[in-house]
Amino acid sequence: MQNEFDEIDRQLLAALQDNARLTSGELAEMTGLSQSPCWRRIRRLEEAGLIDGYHARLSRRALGYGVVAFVSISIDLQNEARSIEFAEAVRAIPQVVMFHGVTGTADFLLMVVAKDLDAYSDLLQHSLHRLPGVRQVQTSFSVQEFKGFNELPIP
Amino acid sequence: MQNEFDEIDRQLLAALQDNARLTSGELAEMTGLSQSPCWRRIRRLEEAGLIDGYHARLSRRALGYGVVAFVSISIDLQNEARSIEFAEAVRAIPQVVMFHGVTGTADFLLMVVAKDLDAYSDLLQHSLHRLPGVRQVQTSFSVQEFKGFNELPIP
DNA sequence: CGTGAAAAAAACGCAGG
DNA sequence: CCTGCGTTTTTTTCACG
Repeated sequence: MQNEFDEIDRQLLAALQDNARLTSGELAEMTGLSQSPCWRRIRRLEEAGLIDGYHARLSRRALGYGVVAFVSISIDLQNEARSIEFAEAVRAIPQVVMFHGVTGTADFLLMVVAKDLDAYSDLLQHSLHRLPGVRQVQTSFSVQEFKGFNELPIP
Repeated sequence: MQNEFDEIDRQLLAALQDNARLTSGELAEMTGLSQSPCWRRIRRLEEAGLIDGYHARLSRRALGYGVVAFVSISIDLQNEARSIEFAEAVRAIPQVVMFHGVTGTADFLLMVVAKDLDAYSDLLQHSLHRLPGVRQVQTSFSVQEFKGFNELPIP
């Protein structure tokens, strides 16, 4: 199960990651192939699981989320069942847009969106601080977004 | 310039965020509208900037990135020009997939992907530690991804 | 790989409620 | 603002060499 794709596949992946509305024809022109094999390659990339799906990217600001916070959480990890309970509780919070278990001083790192600081404060008090087993919560607000998480580099 | 969208717009946004390949017809059926106004609404949402674009989501694992790291960086921020220089240098690193200036103990938070720990180690030594003005670099590896950053909640 | 062609959908316009 | 209808143009999808 090695990575087995060539330069053209790379071009296709990069182009589609940037704009999924490109047609097979446009992609064919970009890559120098003709339309049919180009379409077949895309099919292959989809079936191989390299392309996970096509999604509209929504604008955080246009949706009214003015606040992005990174939240480090430490818990009392007594047993695995409690950990799973914690993870499920966090995952169920819609404002938590990213959620990883991490090494280091904290146990989990969350990325959270909120309309404003008041909304974030509510979320903190009513959801995050009430999570089962939580010991410490530390918030870091984003003050400047230099790079969103929009794309992966093509190897 | 308030958020001015109704329940149907919310449905459309949620559906397209989940799957951008849905046709106007399918979306019309889902929302109970007919095809024409449905299509018009989508156009409006695009023009209003709520929909930022359509993008293929690539699979990190299928691309061969086994490592995700969160990197906190503190710098000696002597003047603004130096800060901008730093930011540009970081932004130019393809493996840095997310990059925010943050409040708290560190100045910046990065999310980085790498093939494996060796690749991450190289990146750290050859890129991150060599950044202009960097004072401290702290890495937290992701050991479990409970939620990627795949979608925003619809308000 | 390529050319070509049928079937589907997008991208609208328009009349009328 | 919606519906329903129709039209033109693109795009998808696939048979075949």
